[in-house]
Amino acid sequence: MPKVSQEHLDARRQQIVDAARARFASHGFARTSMADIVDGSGLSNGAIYRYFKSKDEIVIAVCEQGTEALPTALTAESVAAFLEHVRARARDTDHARLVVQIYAEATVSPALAVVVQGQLAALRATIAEMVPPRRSQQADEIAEAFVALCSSYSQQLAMRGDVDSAPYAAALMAIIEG
Amino acid sequence: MPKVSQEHLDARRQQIVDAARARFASHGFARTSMADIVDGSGLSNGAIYRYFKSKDEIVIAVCEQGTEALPTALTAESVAAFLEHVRARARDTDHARLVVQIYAEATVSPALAVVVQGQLAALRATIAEMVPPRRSQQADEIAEAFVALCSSYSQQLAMRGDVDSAPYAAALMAIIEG
DNA sequence: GCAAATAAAACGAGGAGTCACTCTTTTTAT
DNA sequence: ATAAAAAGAGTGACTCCTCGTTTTATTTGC
Repeated sequence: MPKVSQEHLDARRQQIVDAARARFASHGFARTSMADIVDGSGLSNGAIYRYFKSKDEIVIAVCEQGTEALPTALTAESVAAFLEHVRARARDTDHARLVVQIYAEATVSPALAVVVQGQLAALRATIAEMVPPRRSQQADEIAEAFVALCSSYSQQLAMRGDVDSAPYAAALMAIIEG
Repeated sequence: MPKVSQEHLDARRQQIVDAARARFASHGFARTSMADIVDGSGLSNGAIYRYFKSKDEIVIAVCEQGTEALPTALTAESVAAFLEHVRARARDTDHARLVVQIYAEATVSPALAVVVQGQLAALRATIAEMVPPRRSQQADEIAEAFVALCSSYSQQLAMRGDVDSAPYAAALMAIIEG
């Protein structure tokens, strides 16, 4: 095949990332082989290595694309709705399991750790901005605990299947209100 | 060598578990080979398989031995001291990294998931008992969030190196006090 | 026909697990 | 009591396989 549009190239790359993410989420990183990604993507072995230099590069791409959701405001309703969103995503796409896998790999792969740390810092910054003025002095501390507890809810979902979100909603509000 | 005391057998088994834990903590589960455990334990390849049927069995043994610490009371001082203990252990023995590895593996290995779920449930039960009478109605919910946030602090330590424990201490007390 | 892109086979490394064997202690038979 | 036999602990070379990557051949559009 001759030269092809940039959109086409992007689409192909996306196919690979999507296949990899699905497989990482359902089987974990270590138990996903290149052959699995080849099969899942519908492309060939050679094609994959045209778009990614190595398996590790694919992991990083998956991680970079995996933007975490956040509540839109720090109100009880908004937080509760957000937790339900996390719960639904864990149920429907194994997203929680994927996140746990990425975190584990990040503790062992410096390149991935950089990406993950950056994403976590961005999440904390976003939350810190939402902290009500009354507590803006502790905005950073609140954001730290808030984001940590959110990611922990995701982690619990990954390990225990389904977990009621109510205790987490209550705890998050307690953290915000002090 | 002929028949040998039970203590001797236990000691040998412990050698293997210790070597495996150290390596899992520093390099992760997937990046630890049987050869690594052989070298670290000072035993031979064959000897290891006399004590454990497979690598997965070793992981489970490591997990079963890894009891998590807990605060002795739900007071500000006790909780703060506990978090510092977690922090110190992460720094000195890479324990936080080990936990993250185990959690990730548990999402993918049913046998390990059973062990991990049991341990988490025990931790929640212990915390629930400590909840002050004033809030005993919500003891279970509080314990759920409390344990989750503790394990999240550990997770953050694993991924980000060192993290101040103060925000977590404040958040944990906020959860307890509502 | 040519260049780009893909597919498939081949390769080399490394891993988990096995097995035939050794060596030492315990048991047994004389 | 002593020597032969049995049994258990430990060994490490070896096997078989999987995996990530590279190389080679083929196809495809212009």
